[in-house]
Amino acid sequence: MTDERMALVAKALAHPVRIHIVRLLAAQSECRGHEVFADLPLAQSTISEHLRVLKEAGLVQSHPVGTAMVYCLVGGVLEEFGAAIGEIAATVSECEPDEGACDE
Amino acid sequence: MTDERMALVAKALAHPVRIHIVRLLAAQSECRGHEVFADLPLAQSTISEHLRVLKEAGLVQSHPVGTAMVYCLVGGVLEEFGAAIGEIAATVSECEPDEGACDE
DNA sequence: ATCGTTTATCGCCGATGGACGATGAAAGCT
DNA sequence: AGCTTTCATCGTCCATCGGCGATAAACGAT
Repeated sequence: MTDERMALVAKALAHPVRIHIVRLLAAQSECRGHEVFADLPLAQSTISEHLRVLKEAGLVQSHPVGTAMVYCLVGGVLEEFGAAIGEIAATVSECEPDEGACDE
Repeated sequence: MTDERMALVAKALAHPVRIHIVRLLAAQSECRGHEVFADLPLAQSTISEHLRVLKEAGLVQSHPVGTAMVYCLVGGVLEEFGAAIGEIAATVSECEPDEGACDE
């Protein structure tokens, strides 16, 4: 996963409300839009915007059902991102103590 | 891990240059500042700012060695974040096909 | 046809982000 | 003392974000 792609996904997740939405979508297969709207004390337009950001990052997809929309996570993207993070974390070589403890 | 904390870490990672820096720091235990500066075609002040963002998010720590600085990743933070992402991903229940394929 | 429901988009605003150059501070070297 | 190296901070500029209300678009129901 390229730096740019990782940064894009991270940017999409860089807001508590969007993390909340992602958790919500992960937790339930039923993902009607108005449930998302009802779950947060924000204007409908604001949440719609957050959903748009998540869709543009490829994390969320949606399709209309009648007058409503069904949102759900795109399979694999979150896994890939988490795995990419884990990969980096796995290569960490801690600061060598002989160079001084890495305190702030 | 709270939504807020996850969003903070994600925000710190929401820039290709910072992803690059994190990879760099993960790859080598030697993490003198000027190596970071030399590795990127950006002004020194710009990179210093990126490092500050990473430090404020708790991803990076640093300590002075003589006139230089040594930067390194804070152990565990990246793992925790990756694990939190993986946790969410693990709970994903795909859109039920009976409700229509989740195409864009 | 008209209305209500649901969602997306627009325009606006204040706040934040990201880049730069310039300046400042700390430490080592001569 | 004076110079160099290394890094942080400041001020400025422009772009983007995040919030809102208002409005539009799509659709089902009456």
